[in-house]
Amino acid sequence: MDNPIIRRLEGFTRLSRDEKQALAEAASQRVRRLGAREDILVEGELPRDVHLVLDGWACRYKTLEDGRRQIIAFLVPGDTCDPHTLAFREMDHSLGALTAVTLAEISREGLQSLTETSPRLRQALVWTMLVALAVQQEWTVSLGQRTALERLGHLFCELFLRLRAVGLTDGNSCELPLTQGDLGDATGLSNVHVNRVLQVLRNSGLIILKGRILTIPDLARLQEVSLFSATYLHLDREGGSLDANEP
Amino acid sequence: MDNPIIRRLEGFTRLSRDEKQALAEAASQRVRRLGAREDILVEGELPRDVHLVLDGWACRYKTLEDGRRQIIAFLVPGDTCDPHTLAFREMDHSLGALTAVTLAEISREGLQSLTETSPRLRQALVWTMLVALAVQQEWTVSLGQRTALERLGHLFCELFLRLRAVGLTDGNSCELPLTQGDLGDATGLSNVHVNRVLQVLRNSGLIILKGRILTIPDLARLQEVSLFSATYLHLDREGGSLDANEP
DNA sequence: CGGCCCATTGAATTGCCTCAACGCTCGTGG
DNA sequence: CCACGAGCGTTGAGGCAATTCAATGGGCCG
Repeated sequence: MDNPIIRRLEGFTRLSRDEKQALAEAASQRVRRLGAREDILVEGELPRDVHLVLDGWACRYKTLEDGRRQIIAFLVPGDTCDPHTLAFREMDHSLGALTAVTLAEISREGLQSLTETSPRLRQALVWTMLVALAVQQEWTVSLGQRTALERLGHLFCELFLRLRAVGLTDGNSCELPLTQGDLGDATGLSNVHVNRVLQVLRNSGLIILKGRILTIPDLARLQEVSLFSATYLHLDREGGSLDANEP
Repeated sequence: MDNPIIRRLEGFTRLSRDEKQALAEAASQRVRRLGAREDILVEGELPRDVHLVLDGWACRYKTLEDGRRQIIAFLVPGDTCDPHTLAFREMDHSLGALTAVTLAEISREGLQSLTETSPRLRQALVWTMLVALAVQQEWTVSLGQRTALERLGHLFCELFLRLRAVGLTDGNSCELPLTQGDLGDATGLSNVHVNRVLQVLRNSGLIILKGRILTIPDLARLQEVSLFSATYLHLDREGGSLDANEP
C-alpha cells in the first residue's frame, strides 16, 4: 500500500481503509511502462483512460508550429497526468516521459465509480485539479515576472517540496533527472543561459547539482532569493469545505 | 434568465429547466457590486463564498514582495472567480475588479447542495475548472515561448472568443477595458513595450483599438501571426465522460 | 574506438527594459 | 468657468538580460 497516489491524497484528506483499498486496486489493474523520452499521449489524441504516475518523471508540454517547445508541468509520482479526460475528448497538449516511468491506467468509468461511491475521493480529485491550477498560476508568475535566476531557484524549491510530500527526498537532496535543455524549456530560457545561471546558483552555494542529484543546503535561503512561498502548493492538510464533514 | 453563467455552462452541456432555474436562483440571492479597481479578495483572506462574474471585468493577480505584479487571468461575465474555495481555506492570490463589476455570491453550502442534487451541474463545475487550467497552461506557453507581438495577439484572440461565447461581442468587435499597464502585467511586458507593439499591430491592420473597443478585422490572420489555436478554450460542446449519459 | 548527447565557454546580437519627458483627456475643486 | 492635477498614452535614448551562433570538452554506450 505504499502507493504515491494515496500518500499524495492523504496530504489533503484522511482516507478510510476501504477507500485506500479501492484506490490501490484500481491503480494496479492496468500498469503501463515506458522508457525515457517516450511519449505517453500526444496532442490531438482521444484518451480513454486516466493516467497516474506511480514511478519516474514525466511532463506536459506544448509545441508551436515552428518547433518552439514549452514544458507546462512536471509530473512526479502521485500526480495525475490527464484529469482533462474527465471533461474533454481531445488532448490539447502532449505528455512525455522524462525518465523511465510506470503509470497506472484507470478507465473513465472506473474512476467515475470510485468517485461516486466515495464523496471523499471525489473531493480529493477536485483538490488535485485545484492544486494543479494553483501551480500553473505560479508558473505564470515565474515566467512573467521572475528573473532567470529566480525562475530556476523557484522551480527547484517547488520540485523539492513536491517530492518531499510523497517521500522521495533524502535529507536536503532529491533526484533531478532533467537536462539543462529540459530546464530551459520549462523556464522559457535558452539552454545556454540555463547553464550560466546554474553556475551562479552553484557558486553562491545555493544549490549543489551533480549527477542527477540536487541538494539544497539552505532551503530557506533559496526560497528567499527566489521569492518562493510554499502556500500555493497547498501541501498542508488545511481542509476546504470537506472539513465540515470530518468527525 | 439571460444569465452569463448559464450561457457559459451551456457551451459544455445541456441543462434542464430545473437546473437552470436552481442556478439562476442561487446566483441572484446575494449580489455584490464593486467599483473599478477595487479589490474583491486579497491574498491570505479566508473566503466563505464563491463569486461568479455577472457583469464587468475582473482579474486574478499576484504581487511579489518587491512590487512586481502579474495578472494571472482575466475574468469576464460567466467566469468563476474562486473555485479554490471548494478545497482551500486561504486565497493564494488576489482578485481585483478592472471595471465596475456585479458578482453573484454563493455560499459553499449552497453550491454543494446544487452539485449534490444535479450530477450534471457537478460535472459542469469540474468542466469550468479544467477549462481554467487549460487556459492557464496556454498562458504558460505564451509567456515562455511567444514574442511580445504574439503574446498580445494571442491574448486578443482569446479574449474575443471568450466574450463571443457569452454573447458579448458585436460583429468583430468587443470591449477591452484594459489599460496598457494591465496588458503589460498580463503578458509580462513593460507598458512602454506594450505601447510600441500595439502600434505595430495597428499599423499592420491586425487590430483596431480605440477608446475601449477592440476590433479584429481578420481573426484568422491574427490567429495565424499569434500562433493561436482555439482548441484549448474548449468552447465547442465536445463532451467528455458526460456524453455517455446524454439521451 | 567512434559517435552521440549533454554540458560548457566565448563573442556578437537583439528584444525588451528603464529612465525620462511630454501631451492628452477627464474629473475635481476653487 | 477655468485651472489644476492625475492617470494614461506616446516617444526617444541608452542599457542590460538573455539570445543566437559556434566551437570545444566530457561521459556513456554500442
